[in-house]
Amino acid sequence: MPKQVDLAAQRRAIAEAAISVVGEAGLEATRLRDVARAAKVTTGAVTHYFESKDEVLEAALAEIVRRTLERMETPLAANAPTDVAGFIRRVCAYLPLDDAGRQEWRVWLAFWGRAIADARLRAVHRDHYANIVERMVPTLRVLRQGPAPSLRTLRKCADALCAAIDGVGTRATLEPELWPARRQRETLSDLLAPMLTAFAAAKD
Amino acid sequence: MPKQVDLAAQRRAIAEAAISVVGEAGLEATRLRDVARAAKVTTGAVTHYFESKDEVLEAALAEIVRRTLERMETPLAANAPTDVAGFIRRVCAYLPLDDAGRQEWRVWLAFWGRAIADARLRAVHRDHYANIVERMVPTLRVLRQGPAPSLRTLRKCADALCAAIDGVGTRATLEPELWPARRQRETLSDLLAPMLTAFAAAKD
Amino acid sequence: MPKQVDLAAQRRAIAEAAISVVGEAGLEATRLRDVARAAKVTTGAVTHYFESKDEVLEAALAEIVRRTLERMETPLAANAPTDVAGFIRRVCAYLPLDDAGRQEWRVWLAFWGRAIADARLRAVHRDHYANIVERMVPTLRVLRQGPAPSLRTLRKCADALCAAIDGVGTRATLEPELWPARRQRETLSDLLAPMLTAFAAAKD
Amino acid sequence: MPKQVDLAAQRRAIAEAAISVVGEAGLEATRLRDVARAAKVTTGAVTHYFESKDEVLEAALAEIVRRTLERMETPLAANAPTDVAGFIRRVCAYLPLDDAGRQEWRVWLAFWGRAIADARLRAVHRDHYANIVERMVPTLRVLRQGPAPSLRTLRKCADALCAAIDGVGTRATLEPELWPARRQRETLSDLLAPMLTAFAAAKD
DNA sequence: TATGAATGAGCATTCATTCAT
DNA sequence: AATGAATGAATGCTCATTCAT
Repeated sequence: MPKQVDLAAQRRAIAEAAISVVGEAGLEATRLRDVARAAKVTTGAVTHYFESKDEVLEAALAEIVRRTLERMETPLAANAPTDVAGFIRRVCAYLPLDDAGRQEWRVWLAFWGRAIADARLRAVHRDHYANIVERMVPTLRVLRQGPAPSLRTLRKCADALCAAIDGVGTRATLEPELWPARRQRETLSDLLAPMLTAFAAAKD
Repeated sequence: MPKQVDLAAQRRAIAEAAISVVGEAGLEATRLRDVARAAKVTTGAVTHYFESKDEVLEAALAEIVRRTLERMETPLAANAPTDVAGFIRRVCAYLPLDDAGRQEWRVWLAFWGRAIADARLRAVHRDHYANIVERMVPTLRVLRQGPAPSLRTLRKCADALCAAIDGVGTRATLEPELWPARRQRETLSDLLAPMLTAFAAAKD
Repeated sequence: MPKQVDLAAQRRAIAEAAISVVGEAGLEATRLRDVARAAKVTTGAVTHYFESKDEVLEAALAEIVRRTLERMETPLAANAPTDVAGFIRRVCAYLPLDDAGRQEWRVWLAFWGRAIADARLRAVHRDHYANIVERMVPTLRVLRQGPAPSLRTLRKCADALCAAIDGVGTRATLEPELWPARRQRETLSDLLAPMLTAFAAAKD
Repeated sequence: MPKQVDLAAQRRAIAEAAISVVGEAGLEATRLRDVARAAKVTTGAVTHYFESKDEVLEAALAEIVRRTLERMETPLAANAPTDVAGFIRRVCAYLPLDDAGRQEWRVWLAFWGRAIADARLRAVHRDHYANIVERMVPTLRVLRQGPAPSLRTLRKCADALCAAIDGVGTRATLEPELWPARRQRETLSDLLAPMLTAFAAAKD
C-alpha cells in the first residue's frame, strides 16, 4: 500500500508556502520553484496537488481569507464590547501591527493588484467583503445603545469600518517603517471614534 | 532645443500608454510590446527612451502621481470651503467615480502590489503621501473655525483623510459594479463627516 | 502456476488498453496514465508489468499484429477460393471497413510514423510483412489454374497485394468520412482484379 | 532602418529544417531546438516566425506537399506518355527511390501517424489527395485510346493509382534495405500494368 | 503484489534586451 | 533617431520513472 497522505493538508502547506513567498518577493516574482522550495517539496509535487500556478495562487488567497476570518473570531464574536473605545481596540486586530500581520497585508495588496485584471480573484474579494460585513453587523448592533438600527444602516456602518481599516492598513503596509502599531491605532481611532460614537448614540 | 521637448513628450506619451495598458491588463500582463503598440511606436523606440522596463513603469507611476496631484488642485487649492460638507464634496474628486478615475485607481492598486517588494516604488509612494498630506494641511487649517491647530494635529487629520479615501477607493476599484459614485460618496461622507465636524469645532 | 497466466493476461489487457488509447489520441498523446486508466489499473501496475513505456507500446504493436493475423485466418486459410472475385472479396477483410478496423488501422499508421526512427519497430514491421507474404503464398498458388508458379512469382504477387491493401487502407484511414466500405472495396477490386486475373491465367 | 529580411524565405528555411529533423528523428523526437539548430538560428527566431511548434510542423507538411507536387510536374504534365509502360515509368518518380525521396516519405509517414488524431493535418492530407487526383485525370485521359472516359471513371482510376503508389512507398520506406529502386519499380509495375492496360483499351 | 505520491529532467514558450541597419 | 529581427535566459508544465509503504 502506498503512503497515505493528507491531500488537503499538503495543499494547505503549499498554499502557506506560497503566501510566504508572495509576502517576501511579491506576486510577479513568485516562481513555482520557490513555492516548492519553501514547502520543502519539488516542483513536480506542487503540480501534483494543483492544476496550475493560478490555482496555487488562488489557494494562497483563500488561505489568507481564512486566516483573516480566523483572526476576526476573537475580537468580534466573543463578548462584543458595548463601548466605542473597546470596539475600536478590537478592530485594530486587523491592522498590520506585527510581522505576521504585515506579511499578510503584503499578500493582500499583491492580490489586489492582480485582481484588477482577474475576474476570478475579484469574485474572491467580493465574497470576502460580503462575508466580513455580515460578521460585523451583529457586533455593531450591540454597540448601539438605543433601538436596533436597520440592516441597511448597519451595513453602511460596516462598509465605512472596512474602508477605514483598509485605508490605514494599506498605508502602513506601504510605509512599514513610518507606521508603527501606535500610529496605526491612533489614526484608525481618529477616524472611527467620531463616527462610531455618533452611531452608538443615534436614534436612526 | 526642439529635440529635448520631443524627448520629454515622447517619454510622457509612452508613460501614458503604459498606464493605459496596466489599467487594462494588470501589471504582470503588461508587455513592453503592448506599451509600444499603445503608444503607436515600435519596441525599439521604447527602449530608446527608457533604459529598461522598470524605468517605463516608474515613469507610468510618476505620471499617475502627477495626474492625482493635478486633480487635487481644483478641489483643494482654489477657494477652500470652510464647511465640512463642502470639503467632503471636493475630496470625493479623488474617488474612482468615473471611467477615468477607475482606470487610474486600477493602476494605483497594481503598483501597490508591486511596491511591497520594490523599495524604489515604495519610496515613490512615501513621497507621494507626504506630498498629499502637506497639500491637505492648509486646507484643513481653513476648516477649523477656532484657533489654528498644531501642525501635528493637522497632519494626523490628513492621515485619517487619506486612509478614508484609500479605503473607499480600494473597495470601489475591486467591486466597480457594486460601488457607483453615489455609494462611494455616501460611505466617504459617513466616515469623514463626524471626524471633520469634530475637528472643525475642536479647540485642540 | 496460476500467477503466470495472470501475468500474461494482465500484460495483454494493458496492451489492449494501449491500442485503444493510441487509436483515439495518437501515439504522441498517449500517456502511460491514460493507458493505465483504460486498463483499469494504476500507473504503478503498468510499470510493474512492463519495464518501460516503449515496452508497453511494443506490446501494443505485437497485439495489433496478432489481431491482423487472426483476422487473416478466416478469409485466406479456410477453403481458399479459386476464383479472383471471391479471393478479392476475402482480402477486403483487411481494410478498415468498420469501426474496429478503422481503430486498428489508425494504430498501424501511428506505429509507421514512429518506426521511421525506431529500428526495433521497423524490425517488427519487417517480420510482419514477411509473415503475411508467406501466408498469402499458398492461397495464391490455389488461384493459379495452370501449373504452380515459382515461389518468387508468388511472393512478388503477394507484395503487390500487400501494397494495394496498404494503399487503400491508408487513404481510407486518413479520410474515413470519404471512404465508406463500398468505395474501399471498389478501389481495391479495380486495382487487384486485372492483376490477379492475369496471374491466374498466366503460364509464368 | 533595420535589417530587411525575407519573411517568407525564413519561414520556408525553417520549414525545410523541420523536414530534415523529422525525417531523421521522427515527429515525436523533433524538438524546436533541433529545428532551430538545423536552420542555423536560435529557438527564439523560430518562435519569431511561427506562433507555435504545431505551426512549424504544419509548415513542414505544407512544404512536403509542395515538393511532391513540384516533382509531379515533370513526369505528368510535360508531354504525357500515351503508352502504359511509359506512364508507369514516370509514375515511379513518386516512390522513395533515392535518399531524398526516402527522406520525404519518412516525413509523410510521420505526419500520417499524427494526422489520425489531428483534424487539421487530416484536412491537409485530404486536400492534397484531391489535388493529386485532379492532376492525374488529364494524364489518364490521354492514356485512353478510345473515346474519353467519364470523369468518375478517371477519378476511380486515379484513386487506384494513388493507392498503389502509397502502398509500395510505405513498404519501401519501412524496409528501405529490402526495397531498392528496382524492386519498387517492379512491384508498382506488376500492380499497375494490368489495370492500366485494361483501362487504356476499355470502351467504358 | 500493488499502490500512487513524489521526483526531476526536458520541453515549448515568453519576453526584455540587444544591435545591425 | 528609429527600426524590428534576433537573442537566450527563465518559467510553467508534462510525464516517465522511482520507491516507500
